[in-house]
Amino acid sequence: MEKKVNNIKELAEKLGLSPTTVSRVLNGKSKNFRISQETSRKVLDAARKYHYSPNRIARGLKLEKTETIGLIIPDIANPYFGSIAKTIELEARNNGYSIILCDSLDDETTEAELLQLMAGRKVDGIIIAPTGRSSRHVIEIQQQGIPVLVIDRYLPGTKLPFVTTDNYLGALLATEHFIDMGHRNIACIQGINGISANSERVKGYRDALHKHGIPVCESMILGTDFGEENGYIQTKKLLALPDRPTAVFALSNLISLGTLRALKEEGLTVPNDVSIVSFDEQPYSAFLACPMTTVQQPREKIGKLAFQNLLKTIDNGNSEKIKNIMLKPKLIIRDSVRKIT
Amino acid sequence: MEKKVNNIKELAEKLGLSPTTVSRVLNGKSKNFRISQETSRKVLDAARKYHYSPNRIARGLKLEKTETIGLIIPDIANPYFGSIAKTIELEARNNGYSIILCDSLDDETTEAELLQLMAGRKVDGIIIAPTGRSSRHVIEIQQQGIPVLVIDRYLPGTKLPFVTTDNYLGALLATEHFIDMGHRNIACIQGINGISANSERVKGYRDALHKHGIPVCESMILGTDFGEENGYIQTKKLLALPDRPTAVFALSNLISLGTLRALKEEGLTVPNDVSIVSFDEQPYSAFLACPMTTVQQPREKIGKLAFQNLLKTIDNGNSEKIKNIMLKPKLIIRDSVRKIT
DNA sequence: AAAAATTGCACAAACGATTGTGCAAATAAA
DNA sequence: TTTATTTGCACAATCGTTTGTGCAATTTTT
Repeated sequence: MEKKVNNIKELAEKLGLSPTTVSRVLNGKSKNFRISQETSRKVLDAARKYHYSPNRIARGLKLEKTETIGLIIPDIANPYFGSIAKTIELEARNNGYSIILCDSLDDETTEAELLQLMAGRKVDGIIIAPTGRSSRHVIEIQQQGIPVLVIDRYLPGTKLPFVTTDNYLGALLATEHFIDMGHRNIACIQGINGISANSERVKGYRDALHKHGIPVCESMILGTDFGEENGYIQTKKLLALPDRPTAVFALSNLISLGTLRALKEEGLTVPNDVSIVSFDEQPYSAFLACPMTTVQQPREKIGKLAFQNLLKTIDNGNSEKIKNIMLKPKLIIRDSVRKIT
Repeated sequence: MEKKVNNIKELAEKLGLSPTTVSRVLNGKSKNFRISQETSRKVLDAARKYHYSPNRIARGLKLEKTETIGLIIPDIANPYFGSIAKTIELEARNNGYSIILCDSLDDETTEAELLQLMAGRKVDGIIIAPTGRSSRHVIEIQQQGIPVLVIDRYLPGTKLPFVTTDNYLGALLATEHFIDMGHRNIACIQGINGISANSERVKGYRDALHKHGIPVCESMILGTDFGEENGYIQTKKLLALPDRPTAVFALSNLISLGTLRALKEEGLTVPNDVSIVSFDEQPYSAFLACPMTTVQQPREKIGKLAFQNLLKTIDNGNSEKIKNIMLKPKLIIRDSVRKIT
């Protein structure tokens, strides 16, 4: 096996050519600079033979382009985000990009720091599932000239392009399913109040009730974040109510796990004592004590479209207006909602 | 707000100093080069004032150090790997490193390509959960001078340092639990045959049976990979057997989900018809139709130690002998194993 | 007061690529 | 044969850092 060549200069010397020529051939610019067929072939052969590939760091420095994008996720251990990250990475890789992954721990301050970190690392663009209500730090990054694309939620009042699920529709479908099954007293355990994904879901919930002439009881909408603990705590509260709801709409997969824990602790079962629908379909959803009815988000599509759209703005600058995308969710009906007569 | 300064030269000019001096101050080398206190202070103040931070790409080029590590995972959507990735990223970040994440799709060819990709991106080190039986491509990378650390499994016959769970112990505990509960006919649905994590688990299974004088029936050890489909298929096969096993030991969380699917399809329930223990504790484990007994791996510890050990070899070269680490798993006993009398 | 030692910083060359321009040699046109 | 055109490639600057070395100015020593 031939000795590896470490840089373009060494390769050029072996060929008796200049680095200029080698670079141009390797970048497919032979035509533009009238490099002969023969020379081109020699260069390509030698590059293969000596296992030469250009140093991407040096290249990045010169071209001001790292072919790297930043991915900021609130919790990569959550399979919902995990599978989105997976498709983003795949799509990026197929386009010559790599991703730098950071976990914001669902913390706004951390998130702001991460954005700066990404900027310092000169990523060509950023895909972020923002964690909080504030969007100032995200906008700032965009104004620094780094293309940003938002997933999972959008940031109202900004012009940041996004790819999300149609959360409103998802919640509407779920709530109407409860209603169809005869439920009237339906609680809604929400995530972070004020962010779009949550607001849209709550709005879908409200509108579904309205549509069917059911009054919305404000004390039935509660919760603080998308975590398991929140699901647990709020469910406990609900169960302590004199007018206990017959159904719980959990706005995330973790919330519903918390709800299950609380119900179990109280010796209650699904759907006999309480009915549940949860946002976020999971591999295990069908195998729970009571197979769960869920709102499935098109995660693969989200990831793929997110990268594709980001790439567009990277390539075309902010000139091309990127269309925001809302993908339709699907209600997967199982057994966790009891028919009330 | 002051205008940002784009490079060290501009900052130096504003200060009437040379880039050399600015660089040295910013890298904390004022002492070594006799830069006066006053000058140092001025530089630091100006850096803050003009929001200057060194261009990491240029820095990387010069120092041949990117402060970046590659992370190769077979399936980032699997929360087992997701949570390991999470702690690795956290630990890395706290040490000034960022991670480039790639998903190998559990495919060996892809994995080999990814290793080359990482090398091309000049990562300072690589953490990999290898997917296949072959370890040649991993060793090659190490020989190219890139520190590599293996997680989840180790690669026998190589000197690649690793951090894993004590899979043997985990399987031993699980199998003995079956035996304690009176089971004698225990199937073992394995993952990829030939890789250490799998072999060790199977060995633990075998040894537990031996220890208790139970003959090992080879047809009871079956399976091809760690995926859900494999769990499903093998379970179907087992159920078709004349001498159907009373217990199934599933060597991954996905395998056990496949097993559940098959059982459900056949109208069988856990633990009445079949008992199960699964590797990999999951958030949902307690809420399944039958709360599942699992072997819990210390994922946070694995991630943290993995990065720390990699960092050691990055800093000290391969001089320092890194101790391989095997962490103890824990058997979490729930209700999925029936007592046979 | 001269020599020696110390202080405080700057010059310029790397790192490994890309690129605008220039300049011979070869071919074509006159 | 002379001029014009084309062909085929190389020079050298550049991206933004870091770093070995050098050199005045100042201070200390003799």
